[in-house]
Amino acid sequence: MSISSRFAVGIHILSLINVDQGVTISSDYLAGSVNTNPVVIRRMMGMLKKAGLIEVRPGIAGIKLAKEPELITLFDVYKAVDVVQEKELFSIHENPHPDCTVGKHIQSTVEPLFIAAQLAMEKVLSNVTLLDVVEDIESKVALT
Amino acid sequence: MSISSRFAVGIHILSLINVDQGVTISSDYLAGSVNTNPVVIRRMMGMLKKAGLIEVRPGIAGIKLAKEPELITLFDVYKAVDVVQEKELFSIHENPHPDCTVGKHIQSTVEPLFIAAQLAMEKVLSNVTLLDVVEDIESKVALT
DNA sequence: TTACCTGTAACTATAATAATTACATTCGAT
DNA sequence: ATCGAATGTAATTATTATAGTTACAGGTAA
Repeated sequence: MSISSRFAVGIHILSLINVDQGVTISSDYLAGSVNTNPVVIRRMMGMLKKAGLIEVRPGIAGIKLAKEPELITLFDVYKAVDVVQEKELFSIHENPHPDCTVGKHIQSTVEPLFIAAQLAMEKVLSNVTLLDVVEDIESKVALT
Repeated sequence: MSISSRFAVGIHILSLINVDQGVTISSDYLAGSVNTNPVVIRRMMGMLKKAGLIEVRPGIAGIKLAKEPELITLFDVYKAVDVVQEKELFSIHENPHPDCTVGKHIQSTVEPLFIAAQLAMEKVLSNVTLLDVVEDIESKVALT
């Protein structure tokens, strides 16, 4: 299992908006860069818009960031594109046998451990901003 | 998306082996406690055996831990049941457009960030042992 | 030999992802 | 006011992973 590539695509979209400033960015343009169908991009634009990360308007080409890139973390993107639900990175089998010592308690024992692991992962994401990503990309461009 | 419940079931199986000592544990018995099909359990027993966590022999009922419970971490179980591949908790869209600044560099920029997040999650799992889980379950039993 | 166990192949149902087609809606330019 | 181009979104399909199930081969002890 892997977390949906929507997350990476979301980061791609936001980075491109920031890097390609001055260019009018449409869903078709983004689809070309990401190499997918424009509808996939538009669906994601809807999610990023709903999360308050971008500004888009029907009928008008041109997407803009709704915040400065240093104020957008990868965790914001991760939540926006809905790849992992809160407390549900790990799943626990339902209906273990309640007459069994282990079956009765396994869920409540394991759940906080799973949540702690998920939070540790999410904390790393929240410590990286879109600006960090964009700067890394631009540093690679400068080398060539 | 969620990580397969195989992980939670694996923890359940190992905990039960440790808690229900003295009882002869078969795949049917485990299936009853987990509330699933015995074949699902046997498949998992194969994985846990292959990872060196349990000892099972064909034809003989009775599963044993291959190590002391304080030497088995949740990370060991996680690797054994093969729920997430190394470096692949997150997936990245393939074939972004190479003529585009962002498309050309997004993968190499994002990958180390994703790996760092995954490692942080896995580190939490490696700091919890089967003994911790078993003691937590037994402390709950003692309260009733 | 019998009964019971593990080991495993094969098939099915379900759910999530991603891609795609089709079309309604919105807006600016002419 | 209309046309063209964009976004917004419903519906369909292909692919993949999970989980459950049936069936049966092979091992072991009584």
